[in-house]
Amino acid sequence: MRYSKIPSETIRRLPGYLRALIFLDEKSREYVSSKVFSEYVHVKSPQIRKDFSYFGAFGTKGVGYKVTTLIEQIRGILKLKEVQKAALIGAGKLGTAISLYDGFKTYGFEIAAIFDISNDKIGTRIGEIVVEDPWKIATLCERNIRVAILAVPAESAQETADKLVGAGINGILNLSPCYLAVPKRVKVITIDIAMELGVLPYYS
Amino acid sequence: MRYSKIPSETIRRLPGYLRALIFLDEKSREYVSSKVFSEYVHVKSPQIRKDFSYFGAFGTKGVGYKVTTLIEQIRGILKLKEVQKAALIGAGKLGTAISLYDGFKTYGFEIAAIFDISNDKIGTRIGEIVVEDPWKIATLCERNIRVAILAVPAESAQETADKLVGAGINGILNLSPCYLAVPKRVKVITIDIAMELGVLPYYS
DNA sequence: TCGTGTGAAGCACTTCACAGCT
DNA sequence: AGCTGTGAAGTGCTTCACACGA
Repeated sequence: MRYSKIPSETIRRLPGYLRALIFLDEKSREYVSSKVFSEYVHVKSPQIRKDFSYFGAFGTKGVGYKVTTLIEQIRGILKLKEVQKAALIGAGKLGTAISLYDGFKTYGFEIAAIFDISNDKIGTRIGEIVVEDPWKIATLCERNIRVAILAVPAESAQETADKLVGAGINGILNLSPCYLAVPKRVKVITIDIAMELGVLPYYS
Repeated sequence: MRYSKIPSETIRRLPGYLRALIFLDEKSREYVSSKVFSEYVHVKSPQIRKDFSYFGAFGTKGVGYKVTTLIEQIRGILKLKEVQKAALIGAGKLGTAISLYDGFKTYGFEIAAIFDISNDKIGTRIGEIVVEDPWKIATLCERNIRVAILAVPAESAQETADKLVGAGINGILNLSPCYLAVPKRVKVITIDIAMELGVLPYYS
């Protein structure tokens, strides 16, 4: 039972598991059983055991799983062990809100660069970071930044994505309401808040 | 082949379909085939035909599907035909960014109320809307608001969710990095931007 | 000829149930 | 006694392939 065959659905659940585990760790909880953990992540216990079994057995029968070990395992699989630098493109309302949000630390991310086309913003600071001109996106690779958060208007999203791809980025979190065309080596995750809202009335 | 058995995966894809269809409609495109549509939504064409077949056949063989008919159908299924009023809780950076975002119109949502605990904000306007004191959340039901967007700090998310449930809300879009405990009748969708970012390095 | 609509086949994830360890 | 780890069974979504209509 080895790494390569972890189902993609399992991978999707891992960040949620990690968040809950860090929460438990902060509460100084040492062990957690699949049953108890189930309450925290809203996933059934056999599913949790199955998920954990994909990356090798290390639970203690009769006791549960060691929280810190789990955290290490999941960080390892998601490649979150070292701090990952991320770039933010777009320092509008949404971009600013995101850059000031400290939840990224949980997953080992650090916003290391911010870009915006507006001359008013270039050179100013948001938190600790100086806003740069978008032509400098090309320097991301040499600065060791491989992940970008795209918070620009839909009209310029594709164009900006192209720049990011050219700069050697390999992951984009797209917050614009549109699909992006990118080469296969680049992973895109799109979050459109309005769109997510769209399924709510169905379930009412 | 009737409504109740539409797979939940299909439902999840509908808002994305709707967004693309509205885009096509704005470009005055009258018909679209599953193959062409596939390019727009990044879903394979047999899947698209299958999805559409769940809500009854109405494509034209050799031609494709009529864009406006599809829009009507999907709006009908997702219960988005009438304008849905939504409340926004939390007028911080993120809340403000959301309230000024006009993408909600696409899905027939209208932010109709904003709440915040801060005395500095209560009574001020964000766009057209006056920020209200959170104790007024209880009036949401009588104001015909059934959906809420929760943009408050994680610490107060559960507490606020409880208030919303008490006010008769039946859908919550939770932007805080935590799970919410709610009765089964209430549908919660959680979006944690940092968490979504967490899977990107895995695919690099 | 082109594209829909759909039963049937295929596939992947989930759930079960229980042996085995502590 | 309690909980893990896992083959096997179950489930539901996706893909196929082709008849049929325009």
